[in-house]
Amino acid sequence: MKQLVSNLTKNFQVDLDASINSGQVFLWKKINSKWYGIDGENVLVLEKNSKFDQSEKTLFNFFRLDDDFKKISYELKKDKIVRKAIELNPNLRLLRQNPFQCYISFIVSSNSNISNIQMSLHKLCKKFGKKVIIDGFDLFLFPKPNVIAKASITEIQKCGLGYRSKSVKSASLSVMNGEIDFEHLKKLDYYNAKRELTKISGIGNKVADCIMLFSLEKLEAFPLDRWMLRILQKYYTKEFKISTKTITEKTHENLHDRIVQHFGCQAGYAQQFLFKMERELHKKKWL
DNA sequence: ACCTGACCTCGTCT
DNA sequence: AAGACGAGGTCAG
Repeated sequence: MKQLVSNLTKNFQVDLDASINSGQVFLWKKINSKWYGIDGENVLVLEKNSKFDQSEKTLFNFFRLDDDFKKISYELKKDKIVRKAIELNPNLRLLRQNPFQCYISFIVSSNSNISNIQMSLHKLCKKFGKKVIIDGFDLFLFPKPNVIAKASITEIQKCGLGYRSKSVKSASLSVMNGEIDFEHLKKLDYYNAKRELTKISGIGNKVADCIMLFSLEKLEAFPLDRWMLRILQKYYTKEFKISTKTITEKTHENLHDRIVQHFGCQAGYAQQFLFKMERELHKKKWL
C-alpha cells in the first residue's frame, strides 16, 4: 500500500488550476503560483512541478488517487460528448473534500454565485475558524461544527449568507446532535444517504448530490443545476429530452436513474467534465 | 403531484 | 445614479 501511494504521487498528474476552478471547492487562493487551500482543519499547499509539503496520504485522499482513473476515463469516453470534455481537461479530477465543509459550502451555494459563495465562506472562516500562518500569510481553517452551531444567526449573517444563515446554523446543530453523521452516510447507499441529507433545511436534490459526490463517496451522484440541465438539453436531447428549466421531484428521480444508466455508476465524474467544458465555453473567470 | 413566487446579497447592466 | 436582473436552489403555499 505504501509503495502504491509513493508510485501514484510520484506520477502526480493533476491539473490543479482546472480541478480547483471547476466549482467543487471555494476556499482556494493562488499566491505567487502556489495554491493554498482550506479543507476542514487542513491547509493544502500545492505548487506545480515541485515537491509537496503535505503527507502523501493527504494528497492521495484529496485527489482521489485511489480511483483507477484510467479505467474510469475509458468507461466514460464511450459517450462522445464526455470524451470531448475529458480531452479538453484530461487532468481535471474530482476532489474528496472534508464532509462538514462541503456540507456547509453547498448549503451556502444555493441560489448564489461563485464569487459570493467564496466571499461568504471566507468570512465564515475568518470569523469562526482558527487562524494559522503559512508562508507568512494568515489563513483561516474551516470552523468546527460546534462553533457554528452555537453562534447566533445574527453573527452568521454578518458573513453575507443572508437567509441561508438559519440553515447553516441548524445544519451544524444537526451534526452536533448526531442527526447527520458523515461516516454513517458514507456507508449508506445513494438513495438512503440522499433521504437523510434532504431532511436538512437548505438541502434539496442538487445540494445533496454535491455533498454526496464531493465528500461522501457517492460517485453516482449527478448534481443537476441550471448548467447541467442546459448541457443535457444541448447535447442529449434524444437521450433525456429535458423541456423545462426547473424539474419536479418525480422527474428528478426518474432522470437520475436514466443518467446513471447512460453514463454508468461513475456518472459524477462525467458531470464534472461536462460542467467544466461548458463553463469554459462561456469563458467565465472564477479566480 | 405539479406549479409559482419569494428569498439575502452582490456585481453587472441600463 | 438608482433600479432591475440573475446567479451552480429551496421551500411553502
